[in-house]
Amino acid sequence: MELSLDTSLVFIPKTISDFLAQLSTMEDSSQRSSELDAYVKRLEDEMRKIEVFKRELPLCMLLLKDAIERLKEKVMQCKKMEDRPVIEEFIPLKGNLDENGGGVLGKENSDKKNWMSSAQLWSTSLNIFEYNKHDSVSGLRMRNEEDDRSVPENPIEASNNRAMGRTFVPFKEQYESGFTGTCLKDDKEVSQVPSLSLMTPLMSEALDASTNTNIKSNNNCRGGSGSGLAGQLKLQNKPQQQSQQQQPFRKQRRCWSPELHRRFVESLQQLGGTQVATPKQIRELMQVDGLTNDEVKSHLQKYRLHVRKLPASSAAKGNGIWMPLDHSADHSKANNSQSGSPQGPLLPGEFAKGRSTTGGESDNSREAEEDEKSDGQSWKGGLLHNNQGGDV
DNA sequence: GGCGTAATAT
DNA sequence: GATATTACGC
Repeated sequence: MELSLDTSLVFIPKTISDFLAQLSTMEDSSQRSSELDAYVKRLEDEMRKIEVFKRELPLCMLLLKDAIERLKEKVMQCKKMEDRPVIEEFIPLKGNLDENGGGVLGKENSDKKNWMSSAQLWSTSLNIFEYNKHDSVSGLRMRNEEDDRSVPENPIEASNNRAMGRTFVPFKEQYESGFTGTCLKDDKEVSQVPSLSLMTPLMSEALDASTNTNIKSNNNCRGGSGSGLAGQLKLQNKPQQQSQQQQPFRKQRRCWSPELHRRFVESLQQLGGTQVATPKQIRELMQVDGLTNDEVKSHLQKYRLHVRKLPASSAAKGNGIWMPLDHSADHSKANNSQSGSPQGPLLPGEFAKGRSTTGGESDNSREAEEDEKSDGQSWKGGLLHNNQGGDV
């Protein structure tokens, strides 16, 4: 516990802009490179540290990743053309960041709008919208007051449609390392973004996506697949290899993002459980534009199946979409739709409710319910989580 | 038209 | 194999 802390060894946090400014004063290119590497390392360490909280700190994650990404680019540049000034590209960024709160993670309390604006600017290569798109899209667009008066052109939807036109910059591989895309499972690669499913803050801002009807045009879930741009184009309306049978083409698959699933589960609970809630009711409660009864029905079917037999297997796939949702905030939201009794009816209903509907699987249904609560992950994770408060 | 389930596609 | 869409019957 000495304190002979050699300043050279002590890392004094700097904003990226400061760091780069300092970097630019260095003559020695190799030194610049090492400094850059070191800085990147620190950022990466930092990111690992907050990895656990990525859901709570989606913005931090995003900022860090972006920063790392950008710096890595710098490193590359540095190693190649040393004579090239390191800063230029960051100037704008700097400006924005400083204005908004200073430095990279400066004050993250700056409100979303500021963040968004800065993010947009600073994400020259990392398109923030693409980011949102993936996540939210997954989704949809919740119908809230916000949307109604939301931006005239819906960032997401717009991006979905013209995403192709815009620069689609595949995210770096590096990003993938620590994160898991949400829905892209059926597609191979997909440079997905961290799936911070709970981009809630952003969602309310820019969220909005596939909407109406079934324009599955978006669905970026798989959208990013294939090869960025090409992949997206593909999604637009590709009859692809539709079965020769009937319809010209199948609607694009709706991707149930964590957020979407969360709403689904919440609605389900409010309606009294998987066995009593009907697709239509759920859909209405979810208040998600563009979501169809069929989609909900399908998801419900799957959900019921999982709940019914989650025994052990289910636990295994705890991640994916069914990751635990964070109840904390959502309640308020969810509740609005339903009258006043939040959880009262919820859980109880879940378990108490008779298997009215079918009636065939009396036993099963009951067991399923049990399972639901027991597990914390996968489906049920979303399912009963709410009880945490003891409401149940 | 809604629902549940099976078949089918991805 | 998992998940989403479509077909069918009620």
